[in-house]
Amino acid sequence: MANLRPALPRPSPSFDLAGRCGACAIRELSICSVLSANELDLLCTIISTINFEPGHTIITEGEPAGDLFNVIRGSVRLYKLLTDGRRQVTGFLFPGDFLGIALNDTYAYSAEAIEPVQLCRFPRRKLEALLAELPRLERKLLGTTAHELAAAQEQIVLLGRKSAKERLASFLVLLSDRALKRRQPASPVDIPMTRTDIADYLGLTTETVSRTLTQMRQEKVIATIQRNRIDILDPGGLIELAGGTIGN
Amino acid sequence: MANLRPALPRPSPSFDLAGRCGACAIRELSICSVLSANELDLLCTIISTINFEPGHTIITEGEPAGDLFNVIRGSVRLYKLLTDGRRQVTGFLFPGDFLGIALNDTYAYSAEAIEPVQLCRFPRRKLEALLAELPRLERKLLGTTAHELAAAQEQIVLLGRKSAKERLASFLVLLSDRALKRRQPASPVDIPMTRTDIADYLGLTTETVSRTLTQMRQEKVIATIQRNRIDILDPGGLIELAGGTIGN
DNA sequence: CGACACCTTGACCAACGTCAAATCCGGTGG
DNA sequence: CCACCGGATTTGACGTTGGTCAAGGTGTCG
Repeated sequence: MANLRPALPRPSPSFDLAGRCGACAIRELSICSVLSANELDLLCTIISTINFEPGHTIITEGEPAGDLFNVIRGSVRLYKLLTDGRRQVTGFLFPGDFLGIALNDTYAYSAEAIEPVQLCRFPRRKLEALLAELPRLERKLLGTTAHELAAAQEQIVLLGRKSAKERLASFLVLLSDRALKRRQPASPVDIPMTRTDIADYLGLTTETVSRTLTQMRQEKVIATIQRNRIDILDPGGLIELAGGTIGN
Repeated sequence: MANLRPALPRPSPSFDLAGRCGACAIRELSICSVLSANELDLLCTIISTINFEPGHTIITEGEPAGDLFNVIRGSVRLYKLLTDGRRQVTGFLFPGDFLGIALNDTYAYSAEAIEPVQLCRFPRRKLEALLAELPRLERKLLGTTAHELAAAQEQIVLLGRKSAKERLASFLVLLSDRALKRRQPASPVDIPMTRTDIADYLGLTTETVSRTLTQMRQEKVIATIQRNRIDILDPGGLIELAGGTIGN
């Protein structure tokens, strides 16, 4: 069960000023979607963008939470480590997603770039100061947090009560749905994360992930295109396999 | 793995008007702790109290979310059901805890009384209308939701990566810590929920819960006092067993 | 005192983990 | 362009944790 892994290199980010929020490609997907042009100009004054290469650490669990982020490009894994090195991936972020929600003094989890990532950075103190003037943003933040809480509870059901096959099916359905929300096709699904990431997200091992995908391939529910792209041949069957909750 | 169970009786609640929030025994533990006397009076106008007997349903996953609640007395289990009847308990509530956080149109999970429960009820529409006038309450709600999100992520780590023994140890530590927050002793811990509830919370079976508790009893880490009270003989050992994350 | 629900214990089993060995594949250098 | 390298993935053989099934035990409430 142990899952020790080497320390990853510290970030060597490249900075630059964000310029115009108005031109932001992911604005409509992000928390900024609730802001008027004027409000956007206000928010615009406190942000900057920052890039990370694959494998580099964006935030670290337990460290002072100085900044919050929006993902502009690329993908991110969130995870927590047990003291003996076992890792649990708690989620993945894609363009439009918000990072750093725990409004505490320290980050509640770590985040690393999976692919090359571009982030929009909000200094926490400045953002909090602005919230008083941007009530819609605060409300949106509450909605986003509540949404993440609901997603975490779905993940709790998955980890507590689903079989390996149900977990994989749920995972693929999730990726497909989220791709749709970003206006990407639901079916050939990009899988930017490694099997290890998937295993650590689903509470399994890479071997079980691999075997289960093979099985689903043999059953013609999915087809693998290259290593990191999966074609969903039978969406209905996949959803069936995923075994949803009463509410869905 | 299936976990079918009979439908529980519908609530036969007893209503009564709450009267004075000022006299509320759990105000300092609850979201209301951030309100001034005047603000409290305002909130006071929209609430009522409601009681539930053990086993009765307070809210149901998927139904329209009409009300939010504060727990005044007793304890509550939150859970989600898979379509085939498997159950995952997502959390337990005690006095001071807030219920119904998903600010959606429908409840994201079900809730049942474990012990006789007294709740303070907020009609959702009225509460949302008040939020504009009670910015501190809205901020508190965001903090509470973020806190619940962090708790859910801890639970994800537990379910994804911890052994049965680590899960039980974590659970006892959690109950003990939460008792402390309610100003109750950390050590003989009350266990109002059944073994089935615990199993469904920890992603285990009642048999495994029972065997693991027996083992911990034999190792003198805990002692059982009656059936629903556990004495923590070796708090350090228990915390050790629980195997925390880097951040804690 | 009996019924019933809950809990504990035991014997056995299977899903998934562990360990080990291919195999694949993209990147690199000749 | 092709051989090689190294990490990622797949596959196989086997082990273990925790689940399943079944049989008592225990406490509570009428």
